Amino acid sequence: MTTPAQGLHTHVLDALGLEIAAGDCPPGMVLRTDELAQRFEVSRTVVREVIRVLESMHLVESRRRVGVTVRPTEEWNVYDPQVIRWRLAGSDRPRQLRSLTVLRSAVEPVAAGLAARHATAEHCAALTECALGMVATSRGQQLEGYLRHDIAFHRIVLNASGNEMFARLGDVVAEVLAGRTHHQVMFEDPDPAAVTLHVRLAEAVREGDAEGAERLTKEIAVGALHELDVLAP
Amino acid sequence: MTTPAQGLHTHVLDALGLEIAAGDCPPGMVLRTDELAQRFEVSRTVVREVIRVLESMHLVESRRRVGVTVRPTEEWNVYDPQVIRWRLAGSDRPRQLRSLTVLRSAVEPVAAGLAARHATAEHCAALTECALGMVATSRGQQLEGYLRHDIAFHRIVLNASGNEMFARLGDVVAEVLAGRTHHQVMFEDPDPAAVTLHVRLAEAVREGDAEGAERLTKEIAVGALHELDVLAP
DNA sequence: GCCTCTTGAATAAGTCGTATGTAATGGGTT
DNA sequence: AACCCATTACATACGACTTATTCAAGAGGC
Repeated sequence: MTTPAQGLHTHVLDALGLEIAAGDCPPGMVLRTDELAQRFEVSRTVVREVIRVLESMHLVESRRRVGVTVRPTEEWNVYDPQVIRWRLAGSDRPRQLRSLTVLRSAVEPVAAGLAARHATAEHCAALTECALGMVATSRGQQLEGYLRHDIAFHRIVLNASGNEMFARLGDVVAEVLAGRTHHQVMFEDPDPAAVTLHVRLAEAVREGDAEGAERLTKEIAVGALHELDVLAP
Repeated sequence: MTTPAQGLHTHVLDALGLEIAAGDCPPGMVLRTDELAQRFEVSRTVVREVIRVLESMHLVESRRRVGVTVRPTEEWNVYDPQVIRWRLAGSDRPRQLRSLTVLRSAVEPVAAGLAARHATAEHCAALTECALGMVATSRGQQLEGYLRHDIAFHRIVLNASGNEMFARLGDVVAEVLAGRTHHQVMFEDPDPAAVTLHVRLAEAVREGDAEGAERLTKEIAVGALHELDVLAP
Protein backbone atom coordinates (compact mmCIF):
# COMPACT_ATOMS: atom_id res chain seq x y z
CA MET A 1 0.00 0.00 0.00
CA THR A 2 0.92 3.63 -0.48
CA THR A 3 4.40 2.90 -1.82
CA PRO A 4 5.01 3.15 -5.56
CA ALA A 5 5.47 -0.59 -5.44
CA GLN A 6 8.51 -0.84 -7.73
CA GLY A 7 8.39 -4.55 -7.05
CA LEU A 8 6.82 -6.43 -4.21
CA HIS A 9 10.19 -7.59 -3.07
CA THR A 10 11.58 -4.09 -2.62
CA HIS A 11 8.50 -2.95 -0.81
CA VAL A 12 8.47 -5.76 1.75
CA LEU A 13 12.23 -5.58 2.18
CA ASP A 14 12.12 -1.89 2.93
CA ALA A 15 9.22 -2.21 5.33
CA LEU A 16 10.80 -5.07 7.28
CA GLY A 17 14.25 -3.54 7.21
CA LEU A 18 12.94 -0.27 8.57
CA GLU A 19 11.05 -2.02 11.35
CA ILE A 20 14.05 -4.01 12.45
CA ALA A 21 16.51 -1.13 12.13
CA ALA A 22 14.17 1.11 14.09
CA GLY A 23 14.20 -1.39 16.93
CA ASP A 24 10.54 -2.28 16.69
CA CYS A 25 11.64 -5.88 16.69
CA PRO A 26 13.84 -6.47 19.74
CA PRO A 27 16.71 -8.92 19.34
CA GLY A 28 15.61 -12.47 19.83
CA MET A 29 12.10 -11.80 18.56
CA VAL A 30 10.92 -14.48 16.18
CA LEU A 31 9.03 -13.80 13.00
CA ARG A 32 7.38 -16.50 10.97
CA THR A 33 7.29 -16.51 7.22
CA ASP A 34 3.60 -17.42 7.07
CA GLU A 35 2.70 -14.55 9.34
CA LEU A 36 4.74 -12.09 7.30
CA ALA A 37 3.20 -13.35 4.09
CA GLN A 38 -0.25 -12.67 5.54
CA ARG A 39 0.70 -9.29 6.97
CA PHE A 40 2.10 -7.94 3.71
CA GLU A 41 -0.39 -9.84 1.56
CA VAL A 42 2.30 -11.44 -0.54
CA SER A 43 3.25 -15.01 -1.23
CA ARG A 44 5.69 -16.92 0.91
CA THR A 45 8.13 -16.89 -2.00
CA VAL A 46 8.52 -13.13 -1.77
CA VAL A 47 8.88 -13.28 2.00
CA ARG A 48 11.51 -15.97 1.72
CA GLU A 49 13.57 -13.88 -0.69
CA VAL A 50 13.31 -10.89 1.61
CA ILE A 51 14.38 -12.99 4.58
CA ARG A 52 17.36 -14.26 2.62
CA VAL A 53 18.50 -10.71 1.95
CA LEU A 54 17.99 -9.61 5.55
CA GLU A 55 19.94 -12.70 6.55
CA SER A 56 22.82 -11.71 4.30
CA MET A 57 22.86 -8.36 6.11
CA HIS A 58 22.99 -10.26 9.40
CA LEU A 59 19.83 -8.52 10.56
CA VAL A 60 18.04 -11.80 11.12
CA GLU A 61 18.83 -15.47 11.34
CA SER A 62 16.58 -18.10 9.88
CA ARG A 63 16.53 -21.50 11.55
CA ARG A 64 14.34 -24.46 10.91
CA ARG A 65 11.60 -25.27 13.31
CA VAL A 66 12.18 -22.05 15.26
CA GLY A 67 11.55 -19.28 12.73
CA VAL A 68 13.29 -16.08 11.79
CA THR A 69 14.97 -14.50 14.80
CA VAL A 70 16.12 -10.90 14.93
CA ARG A 71 19.83 -10.61 15.68
CA PRO A 72 21.32 -8.11 18.13
CA THR A 73 22.54 -4.80 16.74
CA GLU A 74 26.19 -5.68 17.24
CA GLU A 75 25.99 -8.34 14.56
CA TRP A 76 24.42 -6.24 11.82
CA ASN A 77 26.38 -5.34 8.69
CA VAL A 78 26.35 -1.67 9.60
CA TYR A 79 28.46 -0.76 6.58
CA ASP A 80 25.73 -1.75 4.19
CA PRO A 81 24.40 1.55 2.76
CA GLN A 82 20.91 0.11 2.87
CA VAL A 83 21.21 -0.66 6.57
CA ILE A 84 22.64 2.80 7.21
CA ARG A 85 19.69 4.40 5.45
CA TRP A 86 17.23 2.35 7.48
CA ARG A 87 18.94 3.22 10.72
CA LEU A 88 19.20 6.90 9.92
CA ALA A 89 15.45 6.90 9.30
CA GLY A 90 14.85 5.38 12.72
CA SER A 91 14.85 6.73 16.21
CA ASP A 92 18.51 6.54 17.15
CA ARG A 93 19.64 8.73 14.31
CA PRO A 94 21.71 10.96 16.65
CA ARG A 95 23.77 8.06 17.94
CA GLN A 96 24.18 6.76 14.43
CA LEU A 97 25.27 10.11 13.05
CA ARG A 98 27.84 10.38 15.80
CA SER A 99 29.29 6.92 15.12
CA LEU A 100 29.51 7.65 11.43
CA THR A 101 31.06 11.05 11.95
CA VAL A 102 33.73 9.56 14.19
CA LEU A 103 34.42 7.04 11.46
CA ARG A 104 34.73 9.88 8.97
CA SER A 105 37.13 11.69 11.26
CA ALA A 106 39.37 8.64 11.20
CA VAL A 107 39.18 7.81 7.52
CA GLU A 108 38.88 11.07 5.64
CA PRO A 109 42.12 12.70 6.82
CA VAL A 110 44.13 9.69 5.68
CA ALA A 111 42.17 9.56 2.44
CA ALA A 112 42.84 13.26 1.85
CA GLY A 113 46.54 12.72 2.40
CA LEU A 114 46.55 9.95 -0.18
CA ALA A 115 44.46 12.07 -2.52
CA ALA A 116 47.07 14.83 -2.40
CA ARG A 117 49.60 12.29 -3.64
CA HIS A 118 47.51 10.51 -6.24
CA ALA A 119 44.91 12.97 -7.51
CA THR A 120 44.76 13.40 -11.27
CA ALA A 121 44.26 16.73 -12.98
CA GLU A 122 40.59 15.85 -13.48
CA HIS A 123 40.20 15.17 -9.77
CA CYS A 124 41.78 18.52 -8.90
CA ALA A 125 39.61 20.40 -11.35
CA ALA A 126 36.43 18.77 -10.09
CA LEU A 127 37.47 19.41 -6.51
CA THR A 128 38.09 23.09 -7.12
CA GLU A 129 34.78 23.36 -8.91
CA CYS A 130 32.98 21.80 -5.95
CA ALA A 131 34.74 24.13 -3.53
CA LEU A 132 33.67 27.11 -5.61
CA GLY A 133 30.14 25.75 -5.67
CA MET A 134 30.18 25.50 -1.90
CA VAL A 135 31.30 29.09 -1.62
CA ALA A 136 28.61 30.22 -4.03
CA THR A 137 25.85 28.46 -2.09
CA SER A 138 27.13 29.16 1.39
CA ARG A 139 24.86 32.14 1.99
CA GLY A 140 21.21 32.82 1.51
CA GLN A 141 19.54 29.55 2.49
CA GLN A 142 20.71 27.54 -0.48
CA LEU A 143 21.14 24.50 1.71
CA GLU A 144 20.24 21.93 -0.94
CA GLY A 145 22.75 23.28 -3.40
CA TYR A 146 25.41 23.46 -0.72
CA LEU A 147 24.71 19.88 0.31
CA ARG A 148 25.08 18.66 -3.26
CA HIS A 149 28.48 20.28 -3.64
CA ASP A 150 29.57 19.15 -0.20
CA ILE A 151 28.73 15.53 -0.99
CA ALA A 152 30.45 15.71 -4.36
CA PHE A 153 33.53 17.27 -2.75
CA HIS A 154 34.02 14.53 -0.20
CA ARG A 155 33.25 11.84 -2.74
CA ILE A 156 35.99 13.14 -5.02
CA VAL A 157 38.52 13.19 -2.21
CA LEU A 158 37.67 9.60 -1.29
CA ASN A 159 37.85 8.47 -4.91
CA ALA A 160 41.09 10.35 -5.54
CA SER A 161 42.73 8.52 -2.64
CA GLY A 162 43.07 5.55 -4.96
CA ASN A 163 41.97 3.15 -2.27
CA GLU A 164 38.78 1.33 -3.08
CA MET A 165 37.82 0.84 0.58
CA PHE A 166 37.93 4.60 1.04
CA ALA A 167 36.14 5.22 -2.23
CA ARG A 168 33.28 3.00 -1.21
CA LEU A 169 32.70 5.13 1.88
CA GLY A 170 31.43 7.85 -0.44
CA ASP A 171 27.89 6.60 -0.05
CA VAL A 172 28.21 6.56 3.71
CA VAL A 173 29.47 10.13 3.80
CA ALA A 174 26.66 11.17 1.48
CA GLU A 175 24.11 9.65 3.84
CA VAL A 176 25.67 11.40 6.81
CA LEU A 177 25.76 14.80 5.17
CA ALA A 178 22.24 14.43 3.84
CA GLY A 179 20.99 13.29 7.24
CA ARG A 180 22.66 16.25 8.91
CA THR A 181 21.12 18.76 6.54
CA HIS A 182 17.66 17.25 6.37
CA HIS A 183 16.96 15.97 9.82
CA GLN A 184 18.49 18.31 12.32
CA VAL A 185 16.73 21.32 11.00
CA MET A 186 19.46 23.64 9.80
CA PHE A 187 18.00 27.09 9.79
CA GLU A 188 21.34 28.76 9.52
CA ASP A 189 23.76 28.92 6.66
CA PRO A 190 26.80 26.64 6.87
CA ASP A 191 29.73 27.63 9.04
CA PRO A 192 31.94 30.01 7.01
CA ALA A 193 34.99 28.45 8.61
CA ALA A 194 34.05 25.07 7.16
CA VAL A 195 33.68 26.55 3.70
CA THR A 196 37.12 28.11 3.95
CA LEU A 197 38.61 24.82 5.06
CA HIS A 198 37.17 23.07 2.03
CA VAL A 199 38.63 25.67 -0.30
CA ARG A 200 42.03 25.35 1.32
CA LEU A 201 41.77 21.56 1.20
CA ALA A 202 41.17 21.69 -2.53
CA GLU A 203 44.29 23.83 -2.84
CA ALA A 204 46.36 21.50 -0.71
CA VAL A 205 45.34 18.49 -2.80
CA ARG A 206 46.12 20.33 -6.00
CA GLU A 207 49.55 21.26 -4.69
CA GLY A 208 50.26 17.73 -3.55
CA ASP A 209 50.57 18.85 0.06
CA ALA A 210 49.65 15.59 1.78
CA GLU A 211 50.26 16.76 5.33
CA GLY A 212 48.31 19.93 4.80
CA ALA A 213 45.40 18.03 3.28
CA GLU A 214 45.37 15.64 6.19
CA ARG A 215 45.46 18.43 8.74
CA LEU A 216 42.73 20.44 7.03
CA THR A 217 40.47 17.40 6.79
CA LYS A 218 41.00 16.75 10.46
CA GLU A 219 39.87 20.28 11.18
CA ILE A 220 36.77 19.77 9.07
CA ALA A 221 36.01 16.57 10.97
CA VAL A 222 36.50 18.26 14.33
CA GLY A 223 34.07 20.92 13.24
CA ALA A 224 31.50 18.32 12.22
CA LEU A 225 31.83 16.54 15.56
CA HIS A 226 31.51 19.79 17.43
CA GLU A 227 28.42 20.66 15.45
CA LEU A 228 26.87 17.34 16.46
CA ASP A 229 27.61 18.00 20.10
CA VAL A 230 25.96 21.39 19.94
CA LEU A 231 22.87 20.40 18.01
CA ALA A 232 22.13 16.95 19.41
CA PRO A 233 23.48 16.53 22.94
CA MET B 1 29.78 -29.97 -5.47
CA THR B 2 31.53 -32.01 -2.86
CA THR B 3 30.93 -29.31 -0.27
CA PRO B 4 29.25 -30.40 2.97
CA ALA B 5 26.08 -28.95 1.48
CA GLN B 6 24.77 -27.19 4.57
CA GLY B 7 21.89 -26.03 2.47
CA LEU B 8 21.61 -25.70 -1.26
CA HIS B 9 21.23 -21.97 -0.97
CA THR B 10 24.52 -21.49 0.85
CA HIS B 11 26.32 -23.76 -1.54
CA VAL B 12 25.18 -22.00 -4.70
CA LEU B 13 25.66 -18.58 -3.13
CA ASP B 14 29.22 -19.36 -2.19
CA ALA B 15 30.05 -20.83 -5.57
CA LEU B 16 28.61 -17.92 -7.51
CA GLY B 17 29.99 -15.32 -5.13
CA LEU B 18 33.46 -16.79 -5.43
CA GLU B 19 33.28 -16.85 -9.20
CA ILE B 20 32.20 -13.24 -9.45
CA ALA B 21 34.62 -11.98 -6.80
CA ALA B 22 37.46 -13.85 -8.48
CA GLY B 23 36.71 -12.00 -11.69
CA ASP B 24 35.71 -15.08 -13.66
CA CYS B 25 32.61 -13.15 -14.62
CA PRO B 26 33.74 -9.82 -16.11
CA PRO B 27 31.52 -6.80 -15.47
CA GLY B 28 28.65 -6.66 -17.88
CA MET B 29 28.52 -10.41 -18.33
CA VAL B 30 25.01 -11.74 -18.35
CA LEU B 31 23.94 -14.81 -16.42
CA ARG B 32 20.56 -16.42 -16.84
CA THR B 33 18.63 -17.94 -14.02
CA ASP B 34 17.63 -21.17 -15.71
CA GLU B 35 21.16 -21.72 -16.97
CA LEU B 36 22.41 -21.41 -13.41
CA ALA B 37 19.67 -23.71 -12.22
CA GLN B 38 20.85 -26.34 -14.68
CA ARG B 39 24.53 -25.82 -13.88
CA PHE B 40 24.06 -26.26 -10.14
CA GLU B 41 21.26 -28.78 -10.49
CA VAL B 42 18.90 -26.85 -8.28
CA SER B 43 15.51 -25.30 -8.84
CA ARG B 44 15.09 -21.79 -10.15
CA THR B 45 13.68 -20.80 -6.78
CA VAL B 46 17.02 -21.39 -5.13
CA VAL B 47 18.82 -19.51 -7.88
CA ARG B 48 16.44 -16.60 -7.55
CA GLU B 49 17.08 -16.33 -3.81
CA VAL B 50 20.82 -16.43 -4.42
CA ILE B 51 20.52 -13.73 -7.07
CA ARG B 52 18.55 -11.58 -4.67
CA VAL B 53 21.34 -11.83 -2.10
CA LEU B 54 24.05 -11.09 -4.64
CA GLU B 55 21.95 -8.16 -5.75
CA SER B 56 21.78 -6.83 -2.21
CA MET B 57 25.57 -6.96 -2.14
CA HIS B 58 25.59 -4.99 -5.40
CA LEU B 59 27.57 -7.73 -7.10
CA VAL B 60 24.94 -8.18 -9.79
CA GLU B 61 21.92 -6.42 -11.15
CA SER B 62 18.83 -8.25 -12.27
CA ARG B 63 16.75 -6.72 -15.04
CA ARG B 64 13.83 -8.10 -16.89
CA ARG B 65 14.31 -9.41 -20.34
CA VAL B 66 18.06 -8.94 -20.19
CA GLY B 67 19.11 -11.22 -17.38
CA VAL B 68 21.44 -10.95 -14.43
CA THR B 69 24.37 -8.69 -15.24
CA VAL B 70 27.58 -8.58 -13.24
CA ARG B 71 28.32 -5.11 -11.90
CA PRO B 72 31.75 -3.46 -11.97
CA THR B 73 33.93 -3.86 -8.91
CA GLU B 74 33.57 -0.22 -7.88
CA GLU B 75 29.92 -0.78 -7.06
CA TRP B 76 30.30 -3.83 -4.84
CA ASN B 77 29.61 -3.66 -1.12
CA VAL B 78 33.23 -4.28 -0.29
CA TYR B 79 32.61 -3.93 3.44
CA ASP B 80 30.46 -7.03 3.51
CA PRO B 81 32.58 -9.65 5.32
CA GLN B 82 31.27 -12.27 2.95
CA VAL B 83 32.44 -10.28 -0.07
CA ILE B 84 35.79 -9.71 1.58
CA ARG B 85 36.20 -13.42 2.16
CA TRP B 86 35.34 -14.20 -1.46
CA ARG B 87 37.76 -11.61 -2.75
CA LEU B 88 40.57 -12.71 -0.47
CA ALA B 89 40.11 -16.23 -1.81
CA GLY B 90 40.48 -14.97 -5.37
CA SER B 91 43.37 -13.91 -7.50
CA ASP B 92 43.79 -10.26 -6.53
CA ARG B 93 44.34 -11.02 -2.88
CA PRO B 94 47.50 -8.87 -2.73
CA ARG B 95 45.71 -5.74 -3.91
CA GLN B 96 42.84 -6.49 -1.57
CA LEU B 97 45.13 -7.02 1.41
CA ARG B 98 46.80 -3.71 0.68
CA SER B 99 43.52 -1.79 0.47
CA LEU B 100 42.34 -3.33 3.71
CA THR B 101 45.62 -2.69 5.48
CA VAL B 102 45.53 0.97 4.47
CA LEU B 103 42.01 1.13 5.86
CA ARG B 104 43.27 -0.40 9.08
CA SER B 105 46.08 2.13 9.25
CA ALA B 106 43.48 4.88 9.15
CA VAL B 107 40.95 3.44 11.55
CA GLU B 108 42.83 1.51 14.18
CA PRO B 109 44.96 4.37 15.53
CA VAL B 110 41.87 6.48 16.17
CA ALA B 111 40.08 3.47 17.64
CA ALA B 112 43.02 2.80 19.93
CA GLY B 113 42.99 6.40 21.12
CA LEU B 114 39.31 6.11 21.96
CA ALA B 115 39.91 2.74 23.60
CA ALA B 116 42.48 4.31 25.91
CA ARG B 117 39.76 6.69 27.09
CA HIS B 118 36.85 4.28 27.33
CA ALA B 119 38.25 0.83 28.02
CA THR B 120 36.78 -0.97 31.00
CA ALA B 121 38.80 -3.03 33.45
CA GLU B 122 37.62 -6.16 31.65
CA HIS B 123 38.85 -4.81 28.35
CA CYS B 124 42.26 -4.00 29.83
CA ALA B 125 42.57 -7.42 31.43
CA ALA B 126 41.65 -9.20 28.21
CA LEU B 127 44.02 -7.00 26.24
CA THR B 128 46.94 -7.74 28.53
CA GLU B 129 46.16 -11.43 28.38
CA CYS B 130 46.20 -11.36 24.58
CA ALA B 131 49.48 -9.46 24.55
CA LEU B 132 51.00 -12.08 26.84
CA GLY B 133 49.62 -14.79 24.59
CA MET B 134 51.28 -13.14 21.63
CA VAL B 135 54.58 -13.05 23.43
CA ALA B 136 54.26 -16.68 24.41
CA THR B 137 53.58 -17.81 20.84
CA SER B 138 55.96 -15.45 19.08
CA ARG B 139 58.72 -18.00 18.73
CA GLY B 140 58.94 -21.56 17.59
CA GLN B 141 56.53 -21.69 14.67
CA GLN B 142 53.36 -21.36 16.71
CA LEU B 143 51.82 -19.24 13.98
CA GLU B 144 48.26 -20.42 14.52
CA GLY B 145 48.31 -19.61 18.20
CA TYR B 146 49.92 -16.25 17.52
CA LEU B 147 47.28 -15.44 14.92
CA ARG B 148 44.47 -16.26 17.34
CA HIS B 149 45.84 -13.90 19.98
CA ASP B 150 46.60 -11.22 17.41
CA ILE B 151 43.03 -11.27 16.10
CA ALA B 152 41.59 -11.21 19.60
CA PHE B 153 43.85 -8.31 20.54
CA HIS B 154 42.76 -6.06 17.69
CA ARG B 155 39.14 -7.05 18.15
CA ILE B 156 39.25 -5.96 21.78
CA VAL B 157 40.78 -2.61 20.90
CA LEU B 158 38.09 -1.98 18.31
CA ASN B 159 35.35 -3.01 20.69
CA ALA B 160 36.78 -0.96 23.55
CA SER B 161 36.67 2.16 21.39
CA GLY B 162 32.99 2.32 22.12
CA ASN B 163 32.18 3.11 18.50
CA GLU B 164 30.08 0.50 16.80
CA MET B 165 31.41 1.30 13.34
CA PHE B 166 34.90 0.56 14.58
CA ALA B 167 33.77 -2.51 16.46
CA ARG B 168 32.23 -3.97 13.33
CA LEU B 169 35.58 -3.80 11.57
CA GLY B 170 36.77 -6.57 13.86
CA ASP B 171 35.71 -9.17 11.31
CA VAL B 172 37.55 -7.34 8.55
CA VAL B 173 40.74 -7.19 10.58
CA ALA B 174 40.38 -10.87 11.41
CA GLU B 175 40.11 -11.71 7.72
CA VAL B 176 43.18 -9.61 6.92
CA LEU B 177 45.32 -11.14 9.63
CA ALA B 178 44.20 -14.64 8.77
CA GLY B 179 44.82 -14.01 5.09
CA ARG B 180 48.28 -12.69 5.83
CA THR B 181 49.23 -15.69 7.92
CA HIS B 182 47.69 -18.37 5.74
CA HIS B 183 48.24 -17.21 2.21
CA GLN B 184 51.58 -15.51 2.00
CA VAL B 185 53.45 -18.38 3.36
CA MET B 186 55.02 -17.18 6.58
CA PHE B 187 57.94 -19.37 7.29
CA GLU B 188 59.40 -17.04 9.85
CA ASP B 189 58.21 -16.15 13.30
CA PRO B 190 56.45 -12.81 13.67
CA ASP B 191 58.50 -9.63 13.86
CA PRO B 192 59.67 -9.19 17.48
CA ALA B 193 59.23 -5.44 17.14
CA ALA B 194 55.54 -5.92 16.39
CA VAL B 195 55.10 -8.07 19.47
CA THR B 196 56.73 -5.42 21.63
CA LEU B 197 54.48 -2.75 20.14
CA HIS B 198 51.40 -4.77 21.05
CA VAL B 199 52.56 -5.17 24.62
CA ARG B 200 53.23 -1.46 24.90
CA LEU B 201 49.88 -0.68 23.32
CA ALA B 202 48.11 -2.78 25.95
CA GLU B 203 49.95 -0.78 28.59
CA ALA B 204 49.06 2.53 27.00
CA VAL B 205 45.37 1.63 26.88
CA ARG B 206 45.43 0.48 30.48
CA GLU B 207 47.04 3.76 31.55
CA GLY B 208 44.56 5.82 29.56
CA ASP B 209 47.31 7.24 27.39
CA ALA B 210 45.30 8.06 24.28
CA GLU B 211 48.10 9.71 22.36
CA GLY B 212 50.50 6.92 23.11
CA ALA B 213 47.97 4.31 22.08
CA GLU B 214 47.33 6.12 18.81
CA ARG B 215 51.02 6.48 18.06
CA LEU B 216 51.81 2.85 18.86
CA THR B 217 48.96 1.63 16.70
CA LYS B 218 50.22 3.77 13.84
CA GLU B 219 53.59 2.11 14.20
CA ILE B 220 51.98 -1.31 14.09
CA ALA B 221 50.12 -0.32 10.93
CA VAL B 222 53.26 1.03 9.29
CA GLY B 223 54.93 -2.27 10.04
CA ALA B 224 52.07 -4.20 8.49
CA LEU B 225 52.18 -2.05 5.35
CA HIS B 226 55.92 -2.45 5.10
CA GLU B 227 55.57 -6.19 5.46
CA LEU B 228 53.14 -6.21 2.56
CA ASP B 229 55.55 -4.27 0.40
CA VAL B 230 58.32 -6.70 1.13
CA LEU B 231 56.39 -9.92 0.67
CA ALA B 232 54.03 -9.02 -2.17
CA PRO B 233 55.48 -6.29 -4.39
C1' DG C 1 12.26 -41.96 43.04
C1' DC C 2 15.18 -39.24 40.17
C1' DC C 3 18.04 -38.54 36.35
C1' DT C 4 19.44 -39.63 31.60
C1' DC C 5 19.10 -41.25 27.15
C1' DT C 6 16.33 -42.58 23.31
C1' DT C 7 12.63 -42.15 20.35
C1' DG C 8 8.94 -40.15 17.99
C1' DA C 9 5.66 -36.65 16.77
C1' DA C 10 4.88 -31.95 15.61
C1' DT C 11 6.44 -27.86 13.41
C1' DA C 12 8.36 -24.51 10.41
C1' DA C 13 11.63 -23.59 7.15
C1' DG C 14 13.82 -25.62 2.79
C1' DT C 15 13.15 -27.23 -1.86
C1' DC C 16 10.87 -27.88 -6.06
C1' DG C 17 7.76 -27.75 -10.30
C1' DT C 18 4.70 -25.22 -12.52
C1' DA C 19 1.62 -21.55 -13.97
C1' DT C 20 0.76 -16.83 -14.96
C1' DG C 21 1.96 -11.90 -15.11
C1' DT C 22 4.97 -8.24 -16.89
C1' DA C 23 8.30 -5.41 -19.00
C1' DA C 24 12.00 -4.70 -22.29
C1' DT C 25 13.93 -5.85 -26.68
C1' DG C 26 14.03 -6.51 -31.51
C1' DG C 27 12.01 -7.09 -35.73
C1' DG C 28 8.39 -6.35 -38.81
C1' DT C 29 4.75 -3.48 -40.72
C1' DT C 30 2.67 0.74 -42.24
C1' DA D 1 11.01 6.75 -39.43
C1' DA D 2 7.52 5.74 -36.22
C1' DC D 3 4.62 2.45 -34.35
C1' DC D 4 3.07 -2.10 -33.04
C1' DC D 5 3.47 -6.82 -31.79
C1' DA D 6 5.76 -11.18 -30.76
C1' DT D 7 9.34 -13.04 -28.12
C1' DT D 8 12.01 -13.51 -24.13
C1' DA D 9 13.52 -13.82 -19.49
C1' DC D 10 12.64 -12.25 -15.02
C1' DA D 11 8.73 -11.41 -11.31
C1' DT D 12 5.20 -13.25 -8.75
C1' DA D 13 2.55 -16.82 -7.01
C1' DC D 14 0.88 -21.32 -5.29
C1' DG D 15 0.93 -25.82 -3.37
C1' DA D 16 3.05 -30.18 -2.43
C1' DC D 17 6.77 -32.53 -0.62
C1' DT D 18 11.24 -32.84 2.16
C1' DT D 19 14.19 -32.19 5.90
C1' DA D 20 15.98 -30.66 10.13
C1' DT D 21 15.12 -29.22 14.77
C1' DT D 22 12.82 -29.07 18.93
C1' DC D 23 10.14 -30.68 22.62
C1' DA D 24 8.18 -34.15 25.25
C1' DA D 25 6.99 -38.60 26.55
C1' DG D 26 8.58 -43.00 27.80
C1' DA D 27 12.06 -46.61 28.69
C1' DG D 28 15.99 -47.68 31.09
C1' DG D 29 19.69 -47.24 34.51
C1' DC D 30 21.47 -45.36 39.00
